[in-house]
Amino acid sequence: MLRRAMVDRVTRVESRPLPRAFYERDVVPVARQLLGKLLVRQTPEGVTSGRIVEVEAYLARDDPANHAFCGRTRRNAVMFGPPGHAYVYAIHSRWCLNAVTEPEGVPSAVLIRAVEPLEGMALMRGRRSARSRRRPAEAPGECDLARGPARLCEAFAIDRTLNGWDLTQGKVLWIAETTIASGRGDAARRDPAAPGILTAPRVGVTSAHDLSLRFFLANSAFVSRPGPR
DNA sequence: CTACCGATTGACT
DNA sequence: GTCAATCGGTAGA
Repeated sequence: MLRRAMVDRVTRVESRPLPRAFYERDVVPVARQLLGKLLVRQTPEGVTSGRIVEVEAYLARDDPANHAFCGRTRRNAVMFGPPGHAYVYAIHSRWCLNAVTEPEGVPSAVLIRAVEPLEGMALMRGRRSARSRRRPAEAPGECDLARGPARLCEAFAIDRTLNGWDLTQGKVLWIAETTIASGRGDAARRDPAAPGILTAPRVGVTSAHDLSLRFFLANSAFVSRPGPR
């Protein structure tokens, strides 16, 4: 039994998807509790996964930065659907991944801004190098593989074909319970509920600067912007 | 169909 | 820190 646990720990311990009830709550606690969870992408090429280290919440009400602020459109329709689905949108020719939250009809979501790569780093590196429009001077370093919402989608092969995907199915693309996995040391074992979550204004939004809705793990080298701005 | 905008990134001062 | 490439979504003719 103990031996089994140790074997599991070496690979990927926990890949069971979070249930829909996890997402069907206020977007801010969902965002904070997504820190430390495992984002998993399964393709024919293999598995890539990483620990979520940075997120942003987009509120259903009184949040001009929310894509759904002016009502439902074809683009943001997924946000009005059931929780636990992926909302993937394009910005500046790149893709960004959100998890839809709160009950159906309440258009809120959590933007996944950065993950700490754990599995499939070679795959991520290949995708990032191949798809970079401006060819990087050198291959992206490990810290840059999935730091930033669009880089993350590039590394995980996430594009509009996954818009609306049910993240609770445990296949193709899902978010799993906290992982113990791999040799990243204490950073990989941080309890997301414990102190260590920092709060800051969201990145890149041109309105609602008074709202501090970006959450990230302190001392993580994989966060897109470690400081308040 | 065209025009405009942007929850970004990579390059540069 | 600043700047703009670049293209999907959206609104409007």
